[in-house]
Amino acid sequence: MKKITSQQQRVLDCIQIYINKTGFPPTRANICKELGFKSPNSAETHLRALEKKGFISIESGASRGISILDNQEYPVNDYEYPVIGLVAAGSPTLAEENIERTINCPKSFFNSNFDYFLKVKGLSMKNAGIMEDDLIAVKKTTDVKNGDIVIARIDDEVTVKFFRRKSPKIIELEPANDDFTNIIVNLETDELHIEGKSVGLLRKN
Amino acid sequence: MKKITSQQQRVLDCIQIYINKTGFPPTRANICKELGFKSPNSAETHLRALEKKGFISIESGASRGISILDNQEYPVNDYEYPVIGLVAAGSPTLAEENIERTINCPKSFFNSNFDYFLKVKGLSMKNAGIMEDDLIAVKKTTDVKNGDIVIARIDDEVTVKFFRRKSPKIIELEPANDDFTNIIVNLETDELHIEGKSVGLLRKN
DNA sequence: TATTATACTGTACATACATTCAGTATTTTT
DNA sequence: AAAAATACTGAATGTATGTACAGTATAATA
Repeated sequence: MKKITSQQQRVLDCIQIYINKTGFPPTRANICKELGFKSPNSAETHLRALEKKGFISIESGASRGISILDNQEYPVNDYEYPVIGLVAAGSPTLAEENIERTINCPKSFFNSNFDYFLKVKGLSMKNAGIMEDDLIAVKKTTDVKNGDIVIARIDDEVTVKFFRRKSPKIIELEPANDDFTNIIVNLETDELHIEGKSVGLLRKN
Repeated sequence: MKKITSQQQRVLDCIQIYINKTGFPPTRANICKELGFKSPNSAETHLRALEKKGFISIESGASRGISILDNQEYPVNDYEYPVIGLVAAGSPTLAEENIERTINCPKSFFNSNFDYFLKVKGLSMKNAGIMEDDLIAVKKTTDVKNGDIVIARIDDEVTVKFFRRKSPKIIELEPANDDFTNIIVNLETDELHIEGKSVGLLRKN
């Protein structure tokens, strides 16, 4: 997939919005009106560029014969993601007994793939905007950087905290709430498991 | 919704299949070819019957201007929701120039239906876990209760705040951040527009 | 029994629309 | 520095398409 220009993105968005609104694709004239072009050929050339780059297909001769192609960057395949309650003790396993329910969600919903939703208990990450009962989209990985919000387990205790590596052997798990204190982990004496990191958040009012 | 005849059902199915296959609705001639009719008027009369019964809408004069209306038979699970930037001034309209992009999301993703995502600017609702650049799922409604997180507009200023009715004529818009003060609105002197309320939140790390 | 809805064929026509050609100008890539 | 891509205006044209009109026939409804 070649890169799209900002004007081409506008045209692509315009097509999608038009389809959402009306149920069928726009004509060249419709696009011109929406985007302020004065010649139908302005739309035409953009459409041909989008076609050449693989974003749309155009059926020759057909009125409104535009269809937006599902491209690899933005697959909209849905998937049932499990929601796991953050229990005070124990690893947040995907074992059936820990799954409260599932949520249907496009696979590429967040910027990164993820594996499950974790239901937050407590307010230790309040200042990072993570509230009780929020659902954190967790990607299972141990590849975490300083500042990442990680799901960490020490012994059997699972918490959500900021990750800070202070030295090769010292990790600090930092809450986002003044009522809580940093957890300092010495990797030589304590066992730290990084279950994954947060790639997004979902809240239902 | 009146009852559909078997032939009308065939035509309706044909339209849906055609859209699934091509991305845009069929012409009268397309329908005839698919179903073996020999006159475009066969399709035309069926379309008019389907329109009269509320199964489809037809845009007059537009090629392929058929759209299947939402009904029990054809639930659409996913939908492209627009993301609107919260601009300091002006109503968060769904006008094209305000739509930053769209997000594909199941219609029943939050507990209530919603209309668009609003991208949050500022930290006035920080203590409610709403951070800069979070996406609030907004349901367009004026039916709001005390304690609801509302999208309110005073003159041209749009804000997200808690809604509190202090008296029949006095509304307080309460931030969730000590650095901000309550906005007191006297409905007799000030104009307050409730654009909608928050029914959920989405954050991408 | 009269009327309306359904279910077609067939012809005709105005126009909605895709598409090409001719230009101009700016930016990006080679 | 040349070539290609981008980003438009403007005019022209053939045809794709909606839609009206004229029929025929059967089933459903009032």
